[in-house]
Amino acid sequence: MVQYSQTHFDASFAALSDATRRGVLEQLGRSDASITELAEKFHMTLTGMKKHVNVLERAGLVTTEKVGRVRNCRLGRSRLEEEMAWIERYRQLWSARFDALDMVVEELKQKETSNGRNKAE
Amino acid sequence: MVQYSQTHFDASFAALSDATRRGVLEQLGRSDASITELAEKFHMTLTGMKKHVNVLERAGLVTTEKVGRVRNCRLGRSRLEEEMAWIERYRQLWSARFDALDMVVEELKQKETSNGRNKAE
DNA sequence: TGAATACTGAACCATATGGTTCAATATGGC
DNA sequence: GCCATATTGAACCATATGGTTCAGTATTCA
Repeated sequence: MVQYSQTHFDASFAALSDATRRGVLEQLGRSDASITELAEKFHMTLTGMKKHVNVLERAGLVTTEKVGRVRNCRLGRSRLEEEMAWIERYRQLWSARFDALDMVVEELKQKETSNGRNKAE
Repeated sequence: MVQYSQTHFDASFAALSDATRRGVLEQLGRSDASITELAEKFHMTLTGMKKHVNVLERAGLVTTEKVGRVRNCRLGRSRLEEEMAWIERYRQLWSARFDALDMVVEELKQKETSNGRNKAE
């Protein structure tokens, strides 16, 4: 079984599973921001936003740098390549699975109509 | 701000954030399975596996059907299209953001200094 | 120096998650 | 009918999550 880096996937998908954090990523896609700015934009305390940023940072989706008293947040190094690849692979499995089902259904239909007595499973 | 269906994203990304559940999806991509079969494959109690299947089902990634005393699990209708689209959009933001900054220049400079003669690429 | 700003850490809270055990229920086969 | 199989629900447990408040600490600026 292909293993990838399971804990890495855990972290990045979990990071994406929260609407606020997805919002933060979109925001940082437009411009870098401080904790204060993000907290205001998402109507949350500084401490609350800091936790979200920590989660995003641990997932590699955001990097931060403290400049003076301000922590500047920006998009991180992760471009979600592996996550995309995983989903793409899942989609291929999905397609294969349902193509196979379609074929089976089709075959059963043909057998049914062309051969009344054969009960083989 | 584009909204998509936030709670839908929450559910599907959260579903993908667990290694066991990703494994179940891969397994179901190969063949349908009962709760018992999945529980054995992933060394877990029936009840535990049932919970995972519930999570996947709520996220639309798996559908199940009770046939006699066996619950058959198969891949569901969701092909993660919207999730792929969200990630793709994020990747575009990411690219735009870093094209705008001189991070690329930064990288080139580092390459140049660490690799004296090669100036191209 | 001293006040305002920006963040951070600790502690707390309610709820969710990932797992278990145990007891019940429903079904299949003899 | 009886027994084994397959699932399910309730209850429990430990830990994680998403948020808060409050009390610091570090930095900026007048």
